[in-house]
Amino acid sequence: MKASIEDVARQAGVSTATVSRAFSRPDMVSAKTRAKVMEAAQQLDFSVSRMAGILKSGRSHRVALLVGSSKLDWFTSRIIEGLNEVLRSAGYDLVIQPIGDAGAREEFFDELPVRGNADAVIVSSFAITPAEIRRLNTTRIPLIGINTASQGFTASVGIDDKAGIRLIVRHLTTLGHRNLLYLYETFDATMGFSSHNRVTGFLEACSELDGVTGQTMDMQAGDDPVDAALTALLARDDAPTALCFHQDSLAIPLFFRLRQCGMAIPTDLSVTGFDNSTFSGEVGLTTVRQKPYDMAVAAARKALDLIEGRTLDQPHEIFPVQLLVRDSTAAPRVRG
Amino acid sequence: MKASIEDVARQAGVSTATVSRAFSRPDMVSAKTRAKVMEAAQQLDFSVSRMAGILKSGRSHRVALLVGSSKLDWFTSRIIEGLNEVLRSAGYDLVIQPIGDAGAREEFFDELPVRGNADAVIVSSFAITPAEIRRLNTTRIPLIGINTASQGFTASVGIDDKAGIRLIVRHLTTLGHRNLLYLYETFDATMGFSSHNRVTGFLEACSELDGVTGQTMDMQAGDDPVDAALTALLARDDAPTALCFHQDSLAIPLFFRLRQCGMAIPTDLSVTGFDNSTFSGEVGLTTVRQKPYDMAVAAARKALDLIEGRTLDQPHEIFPVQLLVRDSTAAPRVRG
DNA sequence: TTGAAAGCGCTAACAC
DNA sequence: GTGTTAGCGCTTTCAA
Repeated sequence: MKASIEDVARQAGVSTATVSRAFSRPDMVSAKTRAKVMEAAQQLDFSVSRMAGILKSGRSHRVALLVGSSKLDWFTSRIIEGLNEVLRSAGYDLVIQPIGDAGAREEFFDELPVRGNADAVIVSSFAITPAEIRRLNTTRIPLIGINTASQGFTASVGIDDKAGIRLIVRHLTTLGHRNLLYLYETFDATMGFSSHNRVTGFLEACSELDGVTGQTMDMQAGDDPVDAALTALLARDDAPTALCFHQDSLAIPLFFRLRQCGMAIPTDLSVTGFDNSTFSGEVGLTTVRQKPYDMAVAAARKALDLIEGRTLDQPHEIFPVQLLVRDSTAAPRVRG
Repeated sequence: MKASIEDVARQAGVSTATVSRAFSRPDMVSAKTRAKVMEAAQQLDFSVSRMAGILKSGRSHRVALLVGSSKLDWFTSRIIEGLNEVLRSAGYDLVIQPIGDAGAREEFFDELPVRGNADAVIVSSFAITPAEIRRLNTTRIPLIGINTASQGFTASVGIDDKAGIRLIVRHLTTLGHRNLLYLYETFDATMGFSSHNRVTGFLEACSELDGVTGQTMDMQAGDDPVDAALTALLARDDAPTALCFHQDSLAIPLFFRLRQCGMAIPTDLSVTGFDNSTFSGEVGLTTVRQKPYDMAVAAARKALDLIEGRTLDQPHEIFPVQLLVRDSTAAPRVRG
């Protein structure tokens, strides 16, 4: 049986309050008493239980992270790293709640297991409806968004997707490309599509430029991006000379398999990604860098501030993106 | 202010005990009463706080996952997915505790924040000393290992690293390779090296075969694996004809950059990995598949059984591995 | 089937 | 600087 604070108090010949203080505010206890307490604690193999304090303080010391899928992709893994880093050292648990399908989603918002059971809710990369936000807000719990397009968050961090994709478009058109194709995976309709701004941003950036044609093509989740790309490329007479992928992970397989199809990057085709995720540097993929880890650290800090009742001087923060030009983009081949 | 169980009791005209039962054991309350309670709860926007019950039950409903690094790699991400899936639906929180460096490690084992604050501890992929295990065992908390070489766990799941790497060695030697090089990243010495069996297994498998030379080379974490591989390849006169990487992620960059160096896979060089992680299929890397998600699911189930006092019929479980032959291996070129 | 009341292990206000 | 004591919000005997 685990020793309780009373056992330690008895053993050390002090009161439970003193034991409690010896642990939580050491400087409020004389050095001598503290030593006695610590020794008794050691002997009894005692350590304070977080649960009791939590009950007392009315705080759960938990922060819920809502993610759109139970698969932890590159982005989500970085988010978890950043959040965990900050929250753990502040004594909070990070609890990952995948809201996979419409069912899980409804259940979550219905039961709202959050009420009194989490001190803050962080939503990463999925769109959430106004009704859901309102529901969440009834709990008076800080709601922080990470790369979410929606409104209504207490605080948020994110990148400017439109600005990011515009960098890509301008880079390509500066190289001489006039016919660009944007490829993205469609999502479960009920999940929302938080980075949809990237798609519309692409079209806007293209239309800003004279003589530039930008088209978009969606593929089903799970579709092979290489096959999708080839289909798009070979279907039309005015084939695009550059392919812009919604994220790096979609573009990378192209580097292996395009050669089989008699095409070389960037000679025959320029390719771009978005994220700067794993292996992007190694393959030489031109992309836009975003730093989810940094965003998560900022999000966690905001969450802590909000939980502790401090007001934020900058609740909504936009993180910079940077164009990373590498070997996958070049001037288009002159038409034969 | 959040409504308490008393508010609901008052509103519904019943006792707090009845409200509690209406939620935790609905069948112990008459349908009529239950309906009244639920309606009151709805009106007051009440839901039970897990914290109070937790305090009462003496269980924290938390499971700690100890990982060796704060970076979530492919393996660890899959582990988290599997654990979270099972634990969450059983009402447990998964708490990720990176034990990054020696300092964090010592602090952890010294303070053992686990005591009374987690119902089980799961250790993933890092070696843990007998002394640390003993320390952990003083807490009487189930200790579950995932791919840990150490002894002393209450339960464990893992693969047979030696059998896995032997598959690779036999595949290559069957193709005709006689000179193999094994490349791995060295780890912080204090971190242990849980998959060290892979290295020794490689050497053993080679020595079992006549005329086969197996060498190993370690690289510093952070070193470019391509540069390391080239160095090894160009340094010796009897250059190896096959490179075996400790994990896929180390091998993949080779596929992009080796061509620059005038070498083709598998014509000039056979390459193998281990894991079957992201992009391994796309690049055509011959590898050994392991399924961390499945192992995590099993580990979580064992943890729950142990927490709930059930005995395991198979505490230590070895998961199968499978050789995946793809395009990165072929017969060695005949020496010119 | 329901209610009264005793805790779970600690913290913090208050008294000394 | 230290002790006393009343809760935190539930669950769970025990009685009715």
